[in-house]
Amino acid sequence: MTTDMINGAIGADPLAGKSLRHFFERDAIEVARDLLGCHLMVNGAGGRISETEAYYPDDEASHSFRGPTKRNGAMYGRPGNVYIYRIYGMYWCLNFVCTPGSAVLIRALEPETGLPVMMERRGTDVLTQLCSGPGKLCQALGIDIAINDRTLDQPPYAISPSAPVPVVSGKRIGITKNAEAPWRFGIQGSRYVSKPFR
DNA sequence: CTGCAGATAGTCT
DNA sequence: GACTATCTGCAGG
Repeated sequence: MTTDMINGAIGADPLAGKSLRHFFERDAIEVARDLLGCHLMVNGAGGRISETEAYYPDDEASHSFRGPTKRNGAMYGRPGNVYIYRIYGMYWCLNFVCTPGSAVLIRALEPETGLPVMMERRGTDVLTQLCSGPGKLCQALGIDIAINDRTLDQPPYAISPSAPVPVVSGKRIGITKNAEAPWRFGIQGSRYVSKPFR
């Protein structure tokens, strides 16, 4: 929706447990912005994160709004934990935990590594359609509930830093409660997003 | 580009 | 029993 500034870097050694925690134990909006440009790998496939959304415990759109349940347990794990859930009966969504009950939904990335396997899983060779949405991204990376509630600095996951990128923001997608909050973030000008920012 | 219908099943009320 | 942090295919501009 708006202009915005430049995000920060993840740090020199994001894979060390201490700095991973440092990076994620912050406000979900800050983390959502700073994740843009970072490289995510899952079992040898991945790329550059291009779109994220922030969710909070007191946010009606968040799975944590009514407190811990069987499904959302991973949202209360350590900062840097992974929370995966099924949506609409057929897709998976990937989140990174920040402070307890708050998380960042990983909505899109620019494919870089493991293109053949991602194309195979997605049934297309169009790069901009491989990971341009939370469900597509999980399908391309082979993500399902079997790798829920894990830390990002251990296999099958790996995350690495980026140089700062220009950030745009807008309203979150697909929600009805608290829908006006501008907590969706993307790399300005990226073609690898689920919907244009405007 | 935008909008809509339908698929599909786990979670929560 | 209702709802859902989605995707695809198709219609129309």
